Parts: sequence; structure tokens; C-alpha cells
Amino acid sequence: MATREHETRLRAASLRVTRPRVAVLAALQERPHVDTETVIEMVRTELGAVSHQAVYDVLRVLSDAGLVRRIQPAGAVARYETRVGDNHHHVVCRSCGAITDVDCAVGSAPCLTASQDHGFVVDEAEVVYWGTCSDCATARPHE
Amino acid sequence: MATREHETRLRAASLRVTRPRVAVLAALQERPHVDTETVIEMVRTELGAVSHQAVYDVLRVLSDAGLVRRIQPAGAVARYETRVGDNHHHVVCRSCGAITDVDCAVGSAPCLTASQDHGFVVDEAEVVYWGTCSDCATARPHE
DNA sequence: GGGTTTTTCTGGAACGAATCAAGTAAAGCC
DNA sequence: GGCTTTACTTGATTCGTTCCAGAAAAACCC
Repeated sequence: MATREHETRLRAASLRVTRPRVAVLAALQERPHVDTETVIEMVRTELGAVSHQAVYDVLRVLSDAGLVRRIQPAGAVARYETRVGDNHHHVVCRSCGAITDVDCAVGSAPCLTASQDHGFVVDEAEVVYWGTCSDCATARPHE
Repeated sequence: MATREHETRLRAASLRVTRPRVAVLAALQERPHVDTETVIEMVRTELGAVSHQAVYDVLRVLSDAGLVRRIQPAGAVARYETRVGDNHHHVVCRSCGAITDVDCAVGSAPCLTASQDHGFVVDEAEVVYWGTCSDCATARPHE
């Protein structure tokens, strides 16, 4: 699928186009919010043998370049998504770890205002909504 | 210091009052947002030999009981604080990892409203403001 | 104070996620 | 096609954290 598009994005970020990089972008496009282990599996399904290092490197490079966003809810492993630059947030299920996107509640770049900044220069406000997803709520109502 | 107060809190939570538990509470009271390693050091300074297990156990028990709150900004180790139950947030320095409390911006339990909940039952909204603290901003202005 | 329950100690071993290091392969410029 | 730079491979290592088991100590009920 849109391999061309991934290539274009990589070049736009002055990054070399390699098969692992394209495969990682494709994997994250297909399944947002997956962890590194899953990305490795998906890339290997696509390309055959790829070292886990390569995937770790690619994820770091893509994060640094702003092509993917790394998210890491407390107590969970790092996860990645290709939706970047729109200041959206996440709902995380305490029970099963499922993650879903949530648009920013208060406009475009809203949450960026802390009530007191204590001299910090704040450049991002990250919001994580914790709760129970509908599946888990149905499965065990009182937990 | 207010050892009495820590005792009272422990009893209120139906927990036994032990020296390590009181020492952990005192340490976190004195220096909020420290990591486990630092808690171990502080407790040992106070009490002498204490196993790292004991501290890990205590931190877990206190977290489960709601006497301390565990926070874990992405890419950092777990940190703990005694300020609980008031829905406050944190500013984190990307450069040095310093953490400072920030009162909730929009009232008492405000951020608890996501724009779409996708069927999730949300019980907490955690906000992390990322930025640069004044020390780091002064030390290296353009980084 | 005696007895029961819970916690802590010792001293490991084990874990998974992530990183480091040095050599090999591939991408892209000419 | 050759060359330089950047990426990937392989394999080992770190780090925070958890788990283990039995023994010893302390907390609390009476």
C-alpha cells in the first residue's frame, strides 16, 4: 500500500529510504498504538529477517524526525503512532491497555496553558485519560 | 518530624506501622518526586540497613493504599509523591528531568472530560506539561 | 506477656525493554 | 560504476524492577 507516500515523507525529512523504514511506517499506519515488539513482528512478516535493533533504530530516527510519535503511558512499554502534529490525546484502558485517540478538548493547542509554569518554558501538554474500555467494562463490571 | 502524622495515616489505611513505612513517607514528604533509588538512600540514612526489597514493597503497598502516588513520565523511572487526591499535574523538564507540581488549570476535577470517550469510562485525566526548566534554559539557551 | 499474623531480611535469580559496540551492507551522490 | 556516508546485523550488556524462598523480626490482638 501507499509505499510511495512513505518514501515521500522520508525524503521530505531528509532521511534515506530503506525497506525497514518504509515497513515501519506502513505497520504504524495500519495499526496505530502498537508496541515495539509488534512492530518488529509486522516488519518481519513484510520483509523477512530484520534485526530488532534495526527496528529500534528506525523508531528512534522517525521519532526524532517527527514522522512518528512515541507514547508511553505509565507502567506500559513504548508505543508509536503516525498521527503527528495535531495535538491529540489518548484514552487508555487500565485493564487491557487499549489506547484510543481523543481530539483535544479545548480547541487547537489548548491544554498548552498551565495554571502556573514555575519558570518552565512549556512546549507540550500531554493528556492521558485513564479508564475502562467498553469491552473490559462489560466483561467484569465491578473491577 | 511529623512521625505521628505518618503513623496516623498508615493506621487510617489499615496498614501496620513499621519503621520503613514511616521512613518512606517522611522521605517523600521531604523531597517529592524522587525515584526509588533515592528513596532507598534516604531511608537508609534514616534507619541504617534496609533492603531494597523492603522499599519496593513499601512503595507498592503505599501506592495501592492511595497514600502515595506513583508518577512515571515517558522515558523516566518511577517517581513518587505524597500529595494525593487533589488532581494536580506536573511540569517536567525535558533536559534534566526536574518535576514540579501544577494545580489543575480548569477548576477542581476539570480535565476529567474528554471530548469523545469512545465508550470508555474515564476516571482520571493525567496531564504532563513538557518543557524546559529555568535552570536548563539559562544553562544552554538554544537547545 | 503470649501467640498469631504480617512484614522485613538475605541474597539471590530472573525479567523484559532498551542500549552499546564493532563489523558488514546498502543508499545515494558524483 | 565507484565512493562516501549512513543504515543494518550480530551479540552482548545495562538498567529498573520483580520474583523467590526460608528465616527472623516486629506489630498488633488478647
